Amino acid sequence: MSLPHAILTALLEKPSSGLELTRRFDRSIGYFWSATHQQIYRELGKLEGEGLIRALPAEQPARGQKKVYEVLEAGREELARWTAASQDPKPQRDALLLRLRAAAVVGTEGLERDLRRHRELHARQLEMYREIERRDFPPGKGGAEDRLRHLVLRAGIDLETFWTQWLDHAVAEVAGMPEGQGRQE
Amino acid sequence: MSLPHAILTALLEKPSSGLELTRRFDRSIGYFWSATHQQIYRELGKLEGEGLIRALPAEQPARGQKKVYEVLEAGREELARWTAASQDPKPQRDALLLRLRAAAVVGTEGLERDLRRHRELHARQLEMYREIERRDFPPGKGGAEDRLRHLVLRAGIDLETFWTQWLDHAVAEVAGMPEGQGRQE
DNA sequence: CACGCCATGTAAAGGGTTACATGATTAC
DNA sequence: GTAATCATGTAACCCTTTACATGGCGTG
Repeated sequence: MSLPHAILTALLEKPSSGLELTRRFDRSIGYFWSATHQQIYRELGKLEGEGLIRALPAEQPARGQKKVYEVLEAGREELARWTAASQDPKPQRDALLLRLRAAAVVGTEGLERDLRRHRELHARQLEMYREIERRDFPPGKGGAEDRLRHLVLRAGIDLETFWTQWLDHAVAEVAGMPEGQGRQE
Repeated sequence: MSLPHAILTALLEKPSSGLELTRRFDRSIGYFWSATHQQIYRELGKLEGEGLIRALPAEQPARGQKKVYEVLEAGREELARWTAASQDPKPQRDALLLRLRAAAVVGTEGLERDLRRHRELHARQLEMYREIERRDFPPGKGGAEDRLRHLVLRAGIDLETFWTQWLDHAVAEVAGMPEGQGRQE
């Protein structure tokens, strides 16, 4: 139930076309709310139909022509309402933790390689976040908007830091285990 | 694509009926892979059709009668295959981070209350994990299975610790902000 | 003019969520 | 015996994912 609000936020930050939104979802906003271009186009159509956004007037609104959207006042109000509303946290789903739990039953064979790979992926993401922090949030601070965005980025940095460290422990644990944890036939 | 493997893991740990599985998904395994009873019943039917599990013979397998499932050898092999297979991490989705990003555009009014609420929910979950740790993983350690399960629990503890701390920062940040961050009409 | 890319879309399949339905067992 | 609870299941809807389709634009 949050994709439309992610799009409204992105469009308020800067009016964009569907493909431009898709690219931005591959970067900043997508780091905590990913979406494919099919989702985005469908949702743009819905939002326009509901009168929350509108397409800026273009010369020839034909297929294959760029369409740039902006947020209408009703859209801004809906986003403010949603932001302030009470929401329960979604139950977590983490396949890697599930795999470790499964490995406790069927054995850890073949698992270490993928744990190391995940560790590197998280380390790379962490480095990317740190670069963004250096670039966009230098010590001399900005306004309230920047402080909030920096807070969100800090969450990303701390989470990736946690995962790289935890995966280090996991690799060490799994590497030190005897083969044949799984039941032998 | 992981619900069947979550169920296989749970059934290997202990053969169970659909409702017993549902209860256990509300506790241990559900902490990182939640599922409702509808999902579980549907998936049990599929797994039985694929020959990965079987219902233990009962007196009268009628509607409303308890049906206990156990994992067959093919099921154990499938779980071992899945556990060892390389898998990409799923892109994250976090509505709370998205809301903070939205608040940077439309203002933080009404947000602090829910931030505090989330902080308490995470603090409570953290306390529950710590209790489980005291109960199930006392300092004198167990075997390899227990070390893996403890590792998974540590991930939960560290993640909840992170969230409570981060939400403390977030509340402090938001509480110190002037009203009317959103555009004034 | 052919090829690759930009940009917008359609279709189908699958998984998750919510609401509802139904038989069996237990407690009063 | 009837109400609550246990236990299993159906159905509809929504969201996400994946694959494919279509038209326009720029370049050699």
